[in-house]
Amino acid sequence: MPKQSANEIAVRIESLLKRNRLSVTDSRRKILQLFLEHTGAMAHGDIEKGAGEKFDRVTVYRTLQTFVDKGIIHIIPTADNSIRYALCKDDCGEGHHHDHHIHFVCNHCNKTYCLDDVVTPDIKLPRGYSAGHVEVVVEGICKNCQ
Amino acid sequence: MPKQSANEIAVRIESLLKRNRLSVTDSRRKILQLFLEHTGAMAHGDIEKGAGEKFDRVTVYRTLQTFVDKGIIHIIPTADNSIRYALCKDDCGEGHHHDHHIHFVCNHCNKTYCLDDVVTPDIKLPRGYSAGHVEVVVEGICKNCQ
DNA sequence: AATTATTTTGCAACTGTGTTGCTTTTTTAT
DNA sequence: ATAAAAAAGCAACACAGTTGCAAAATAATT
Ligand SMILES: [Mn+2]
Ligand SMILES: [Mn+2]
Ligand SMILES: [Zn+2]
Ligand SMILES: [Zn+2]
Repeated sequence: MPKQSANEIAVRIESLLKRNRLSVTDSRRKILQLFLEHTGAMAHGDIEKGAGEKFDRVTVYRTLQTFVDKGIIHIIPTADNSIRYALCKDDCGEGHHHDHHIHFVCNHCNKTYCLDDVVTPDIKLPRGYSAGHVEVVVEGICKNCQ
Repeated sequence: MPKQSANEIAVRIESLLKRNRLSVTDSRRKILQLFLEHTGAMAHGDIEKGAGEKFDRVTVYRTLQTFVDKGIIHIIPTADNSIRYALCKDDCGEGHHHDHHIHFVCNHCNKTYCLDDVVTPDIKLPRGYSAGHVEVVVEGICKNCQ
C-alpha cells in the first residue's frame, strides 16, 4: 500500500463521515485522523490529549459515542475498567457491530491491539444458556516487547 | 449438600478469614456472607446495598480490594465498564489468581455468572505475541430467562 | 450567495465513583 | 488487662462522565 498524502487522508476521512450521514466538523475530522494514524487502541485520555486540547472534553465524549453508534469504532473492555476505543475494520454499521476478533493487552507497554485475524472461538455453554456476542481479551507480551 | 445452618456459615466465614490471615471484622463477615448466599456476581453497588448501609463506602471499597488481593474474590470485566465481583472457587491465593473459567452476562436479567465448568479456550496468537491470562465474557440469554 | 433550518460545540454545573490522610474504634497479641 | 496493630469512619478531594442550554458551525433551501 503506497503511503497516503495528507490530502488523500483528508478525503478519505470526509468520505467516511458522509457515508455515515454525519456532518463534517473539525473535531470529528481530527479524532478520526488520530485513529487512522494510530496502530493500537486508544483510551479516552489519549484521544483528548492527541486532539491537542483543542476540543472540549464533552465534545470528545459525544464524538466517540457517535462513532460507536455508527459502527465506526468499537469499545474494548479491559479488566482494569478503562475503556479503549479502536477503529472497526469489519462491516459494522449503525446499530450493528460485527467485530469478531479478539483483543490483546500488553503487560509491558500497556498497549491494546485488535488482532483482526484472530476470530473469537466458539464457546460450548452449559445447557440452557444461549450465546450472543463473545468478547475475548488476552493479556501478555506483545510483538514489540518480546 | 445439606443446607447449612446460620451458625455453620458463620464458622465457615471465620475460618476463611483466618486462613487468609485477615482480622475478623463485622464488615468482612457481612460482605463474605453476601457472596456466599448469592449465586451470580455482584457489582459494588449491590454489595453496598446488601450490607444494609451499615458500613461506610470506603470500608466496602477497602474490603473488596483486600479480598481481591488475597485471592478470595475476583473481578469480572464487562463491556459497559461496570466491575462485578465473584467468589473464587479455584485455588487462588495471595498474589496468584487462577480463575480459568469464562463469564456470562445475561442480556435479559442483567445478571453475571461465573461458568466454573467452562474453561477458557486456547487462543492461537500471531507470531511474536505470548499469552498470559485469557479473559472471556459471553453475552446472551441465561438459563432462567429462556 | 444569502437566508434559514439543523446540528454540533463549548460552557457551567452537577452527579457518581473511587481515593487519600488522619483520627477513633476495634481486633489481636502479649 | 494492657499494649500493639489493624481496620473503620469521616471529611475532603480527584476524576470521569453527564445534562441543559446558549452560541457557533454546518447543511439545506431559496
Ligand atoms: Mn477490536
Ligand atoms: Mn468468575
Ligand atoms: Zn508491548
Ligand atoms: Zn437472565
